[in-house]
Order: sequence, then structure tokens, then C-alpha cells
Amino acid sequence: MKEHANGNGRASRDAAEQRREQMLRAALEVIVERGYADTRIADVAERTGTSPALVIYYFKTREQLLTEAIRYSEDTWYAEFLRRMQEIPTAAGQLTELMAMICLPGNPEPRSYWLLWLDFWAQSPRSAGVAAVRQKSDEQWREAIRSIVQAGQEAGEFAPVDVDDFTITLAALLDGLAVQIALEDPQVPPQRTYDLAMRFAAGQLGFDWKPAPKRARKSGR
Amino acid sequence: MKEHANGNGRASRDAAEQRREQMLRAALEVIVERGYADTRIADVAERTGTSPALVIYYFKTREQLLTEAIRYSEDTWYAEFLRRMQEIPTAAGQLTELMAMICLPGNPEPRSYWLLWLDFWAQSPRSAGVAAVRQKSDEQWREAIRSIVQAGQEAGEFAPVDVDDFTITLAALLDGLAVQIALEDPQVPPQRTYDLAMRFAAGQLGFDWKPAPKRARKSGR
DNA sequence: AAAGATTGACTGAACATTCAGTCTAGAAGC
DNA sequence: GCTTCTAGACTGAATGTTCAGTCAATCTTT
Repeated sequence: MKEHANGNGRASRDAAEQRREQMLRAALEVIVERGYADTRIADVAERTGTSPALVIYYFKTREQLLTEAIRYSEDTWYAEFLRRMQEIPTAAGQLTELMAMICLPGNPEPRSYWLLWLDFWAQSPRSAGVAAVRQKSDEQWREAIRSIVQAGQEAGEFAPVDVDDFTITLAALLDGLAVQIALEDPQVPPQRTYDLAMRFAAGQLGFDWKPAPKRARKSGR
Repeated sequence: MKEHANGNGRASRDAAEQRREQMLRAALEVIVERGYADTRIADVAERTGTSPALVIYYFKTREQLLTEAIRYSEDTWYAEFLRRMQEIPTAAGQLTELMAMICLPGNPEPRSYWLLWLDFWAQSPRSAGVAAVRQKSDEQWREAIRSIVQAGQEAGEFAPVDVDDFTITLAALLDGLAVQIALEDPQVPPQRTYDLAMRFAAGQLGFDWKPAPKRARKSGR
């Protein structure tokens, strides 16, 4: 269980790093379940099979634990996003994959992710730490869209719309749809958010996209 | 200060009603400042110049106070919205006024209103009471858009887009822009949210709209 | 390589504070 | 005098943080 060995304190430093991550992941789980404000140190301790004191030992304060947790979440998500983008050649394909990551159930589970964001938004006005992470993520996020669109335009895939306007609009649209995903509005299931977002992007950028084959056609409304 | 007088318990019942509203308004102020989760009974008591015990006297529990407060906020906002709609003849005009109410600084201050909503969203997954109010407001909200669009189409003002799809998309877009308004993102000031939302609506529905005369043209980006 | 010294990881118990909600008793209005 | 309204003192339960000290591993010294 203990990987001691090699010379200096390397092993224990690794172990410590693992501990930290374990706690960060546990914190994220608890935030999703109980909400940011109601996440207690004791919860994280319990979930990592340790004591509240140890959590404070690693993170000086509760706030530090929580802000590091959200930073961790963002970094992880963004890294996965970049990884996927690199495997896709066309801008339209990249945009499609991005939408899927955001809207459709899959590996980084969008609902959990967006539940976190609802909390970040609510916390931002009152917490400088959260606000900073949110702002940075938001910019990174828009920059990602922007660069895909720009590349697509240069490759002739996309119509020459104003990149900034389109980016902000799409980002906002996705945020709004994300709320519905997170809150599981029965009127707006994930597949529908995906279709609507794709239709908007395809319409504005002028690339072809056909909505997924509808299963049963809902009758009224 | 005390309006006693007339016969039975009417006066005191009115006074009690006023007290309640006073407390509800105070609660909303505190929620905006400190956030839903950190709103204490003592804050509301202090702001109304009374005691915590009295707040509990009127609302049995803290949760009841808070959920009634958000209901009150929604009812007030929606009533004002309806009032304004009735004074506008065209569907395009109504839609424009709606956007202004949502985006541009004015009487029901959008930023405060949206800050409340950020909290409602974050609270919804864990509070049945909040979730219920939110869901109802959301539906009411979409229904309002839908009926304006439908009227506009019947009057020949608007292009015949799919009403449901358009409604959900616009509602989501506005929610997303609202996040930027609430969080005061420097990249996306209120005027810009208004312009983008209007451009989207005008483009989709095919009515004329010219962006407000830009003041100073920002140079780079 | 054995003995001692040092460090990092960790715990249990206590502390201090914060707060929702209760209780009691009094004031105000009818 | 009966009901409604109000405040202040209080309670009980959480919960973040501190602290003194244990334990095991590693480093130093001889």
C-alpha cells in the first residue's frame, strides 16, 4: 500500500499529491450533491476515509479546499476537451464534438459538470476566489469557440459571420441550455439542447447538419 | 406610523400584511447581497428593524421565508411585465421591451433580478420549494415569449419559424446572457447583451432592427 | 549499520462561534 | 380581557479550526 523506496521524499510527496487529488475529487462530489455552500469539511473527510483535521492539514481553510476543487474541475475538463479536439480534423467536426460534450450524456457527465457551474455562478458575486476561476474559465471557453470558428472560416467551412458576436452568442446559448440540462427540465431534454445548439450553429455558420433521426414523434406541442 | 382605525381586524390584518411584505423585500435584498444560503433570519430582522423572533412569528421557518420571498419576487416581476406588455401594440415592440427589461439597466434592476436567479438555479436541485417556484416561473416565462411570437406570426409581423424551437432557444440565450449581466463580465456589458439578443430575434423572426448607434468604436477585438 | 534526530502524515478531543428556532412575558389594539 | 404582536434571553445542534501529541519513515551521525 505504501510505495516507499527511492531515495528522498519523492514517494511520500507523490502520496501526498494523490491524497490532495483524492480530497479534491471528493469535494467535487460533495459539492454536486449538497451544493457549494453546504459542503462541509467533515463530508470530504468522511468520503476520503480520513478526519476533518487532515483535510485542514492539506488545505489551510475550507475556502481554499473549495476553490482548489473548482480549479481542479476546470483544468480536468479543459484538458479532456483539448485532447478530443486534437483528434478531429474539421472545424465543423470539432464544434459538433464540443456540443456533444456539453449537452449529451457521456464521459465527463454534463449534468454534474453544469450543476457545479450553477454553484460557481451563484458563488462568484460573493467570493473573489470563485469569481477568478470562473472568469478565467469563461474566457478560455470562449477562446476555444472563437478559435474553432476562425479556423473554420479560414478553411472555407464556415460563413464569414462576425466571430466575436457569434462566439458570445453561442457561449450564452450554451450556458442557457446548460441550465436546463442541469435542472433536468422535462421540456428540454439533453438531446433537444444538442439539436437546438447545433441548428443554431449550423444555421449561422452555414454548414450542413441534419437533426438526429427522431424516434417517436411527440404529438401535441 | 400606525394606521389603526376602521372597525374590525382589517387594519391590523393590513398592517400584518405590510409587515410580511416588508420582510419579504428585506429578505430579497439580503439574498442579493449575501446569497441565498447565507441569508440569516437575523439579517432580515435587522433590516426590518425587528427581532428574529418576529420573523419566525410571521414565517414559521427560515425556508418558508425564503421560498415565499422568491415567489414574491417572481410575482412582482411578472406583474410589471404584463403591465408593460399591455401598453404595446405590436409583437415586435413587445419583444423589444421584454429584452430591454431583461438586459438594460432600468426600473426592475436586471442585475439584482438575475443575481437572485443564479441563486435559484443553484438551490433548485436540493430544495423542492425553490425548484417548484423556478419551474413555474420558467414555464410562465417561456409561455410569454411563445404567445408574443405566435401573435406576431398571426399578424404577419414575424416569419413562420417553429414557435417552440424558437422559444426555447431564445429563452436559453437570454438566460445565458443574464449570467453575464449578473456577473458583470467586462467583455459582455448590458448594452451588448441587448444588441445580441435583438439581433438574434430579428434575424430569426425576420423583422427590422438596427443596433443602437454605437458610441466610440472599440478598436482591437 | 545501529542509535538518535528530524520530518511529514495523521488523529482525537476540545474550542469558539454561529444560528435556527423556542419560551416567557410584556405591550398594543379592539 | 382577549387576541395579536413584539422583544430578549436562551437552547441545542452544527461545524470550522486549533492543538498537542502519536507513529512511521527517512536522514544523520558515529
